[in-house]
Amino acid sequence: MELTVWRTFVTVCRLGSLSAAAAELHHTQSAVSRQVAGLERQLGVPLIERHARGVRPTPAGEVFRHHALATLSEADRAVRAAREAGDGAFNRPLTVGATPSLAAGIVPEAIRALQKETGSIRWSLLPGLSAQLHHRVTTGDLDVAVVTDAPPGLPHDPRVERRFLGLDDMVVALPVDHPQAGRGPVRMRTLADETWVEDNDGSAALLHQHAARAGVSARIDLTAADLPGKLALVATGHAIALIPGVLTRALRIDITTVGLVDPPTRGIYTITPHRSPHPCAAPLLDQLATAFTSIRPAHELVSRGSPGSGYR
Amino acid sequence: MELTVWRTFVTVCRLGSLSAAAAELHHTQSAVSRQVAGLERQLGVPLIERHARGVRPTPAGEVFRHHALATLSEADRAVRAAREAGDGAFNRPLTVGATPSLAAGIVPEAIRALQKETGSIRWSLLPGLSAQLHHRVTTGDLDVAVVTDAPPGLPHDPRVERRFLGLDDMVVALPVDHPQAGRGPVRMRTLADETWVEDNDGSAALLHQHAARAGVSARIDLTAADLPGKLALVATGHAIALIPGVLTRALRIDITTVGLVDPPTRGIYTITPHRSPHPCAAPLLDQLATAFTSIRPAHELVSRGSPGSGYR
DNA sequence: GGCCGGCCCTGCGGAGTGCGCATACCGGCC
DNA sequence: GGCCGGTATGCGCACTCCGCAGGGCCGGCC
Repeated sequence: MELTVWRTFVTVCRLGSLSAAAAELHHTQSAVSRQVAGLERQLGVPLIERHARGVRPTPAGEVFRHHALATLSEADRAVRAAREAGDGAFNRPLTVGATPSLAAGIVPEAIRALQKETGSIRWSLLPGLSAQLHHRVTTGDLDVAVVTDAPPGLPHDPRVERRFLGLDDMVVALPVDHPQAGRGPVRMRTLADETWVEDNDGSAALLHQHAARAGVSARIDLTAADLPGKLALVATGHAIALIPGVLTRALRIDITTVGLVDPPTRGIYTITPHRSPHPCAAPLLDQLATAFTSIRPAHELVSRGSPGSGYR
Repeated sequence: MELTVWRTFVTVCRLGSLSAAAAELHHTQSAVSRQVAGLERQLGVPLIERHARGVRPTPAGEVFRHHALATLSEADRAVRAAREAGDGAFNRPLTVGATPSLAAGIVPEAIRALQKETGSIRWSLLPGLSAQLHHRVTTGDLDVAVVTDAPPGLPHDPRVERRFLGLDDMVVALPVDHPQAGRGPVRMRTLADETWVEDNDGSAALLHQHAARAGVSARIDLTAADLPGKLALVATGHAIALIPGVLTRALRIDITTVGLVDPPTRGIYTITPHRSPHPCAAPLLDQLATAFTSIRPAHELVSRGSPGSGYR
């Protein structure tokens, strides 16, 4: 009686594997296995044959899959029709702006959680720097902006509503074969001899400030054009970099991170118009808040493969 | 994304009232209210107008209702088709036998719970005495029998499987205006002067035995043909009766019950063929077990309106 | 033929949620 | 204006669902 379970079953049939379906649906294999088993128990009929190299639908499974597809498409139509009949607000895509690190880290996860509870909605994500994003909220271009108070900080503007999500610890990105990789939190002076790379003035200022407090100076010998370029230089061993902790779970496979003792932090904020025109804006803010708090514990971890990532 | 919620909404629209829908669906008004509210939140669109004398669907609600009906019927078809494609076992109705008291008490509730998890299945309920029901299980007439060990007790028969559900305390049925109505557990000697009514030899034996243990004798001056007749005599004040506790929640409005100090008990058992041919037999046994254990606490109560009955 | 690796199942513990209950609120009706 | 039917909501509980970790099974490869 749960349509998400039916959708899971259809995906399993399409891919011929519980694990593959789990990966596509961003669940664990365990959850998919139990969902299908529960469906079979409800129906009282085996739906798939378990094989050593995957699964294959039984005849009954094939029949059910056919009807399930029809049901799901009808359900989608119902949701769509109700929203169109309500008012036009849903037909416009939800436009979300975020800084590059947040756009790679928590925002997609929050949108996914939002879609899980509202069903499929259209949306677009615009990367940008905090100041630009703030401006675009005032002009109405953006429904929601997710920004940081990294230098030069956020302006105070009564025309928009600002909500504090939490503090994000900065971490150090290293190539996986770096001597410090896999260690616990390190001190800034341990990294005194390293070459650093930065991609914008705000980040550079933050790094210099933090190094100065630790009594050392950070040599920024390289400058990258953007975040991906910065990470490319880290991955290839040319330098190390200070990056936001929210990025930890969305890094390249050839990069790892270590925490810092007494790390610098950035405040994460959402910015919205006072009376948000889009009905999904408020729910998205909630999802961002929970997504952020659920990410926090990952900062305690030293390396990749953080908990909660499941089979993703 | 939960089809049961959609079904709730459709029912609400049909009846024009949350409370009425709750009663029909055997839920509380609270649950229905929250289900509809959650649906509106998911869709981002108000579906009903709350009115002082019920609710009425909004235009969007009307549209959604239309599509929801289509989806639900398609989902029903999916379930039905899968079961037919499996094997013929589901097409045969599940035949359940039970003694009159159990047929009125826990069996319908267990079937309802079963249907809640398996969807609509066909079934039939045959009342009978324990010995008859036992025989019909051996002949294959019944898929499941729910019986008691009241005198003369259950035969030991290796051809069938017997499962113990629990002990059921007997209680005393009284007309609502009886002096003892609403009191706490009473002693048998308090009722020594009463006139009792019984409807079969087993019950009469149990009553006489229990009265004797308490040092009094019970006058059975009336005999009824069956359970409804027995209760009719109680309701009209002609006599009082010893009845199974499981009946407490299914009594006539003009009858109440009081517990007994150190009451006589009956064991409740299920009897099934060893290899039950019907796929719903095993789940039904589980439902009966949970239904019975959830009923038990009600025995502690003195009068009607037991907890857990909700708006039913 | 024996080892290995991928795939699926299941017991355990924790987090989230849906529900029942009791109560507050709200709008007609007499 | 008081009463009453009907709906919304805070609180606490129980249940479910999921992620994790360990185990079993089968096919393929050496």
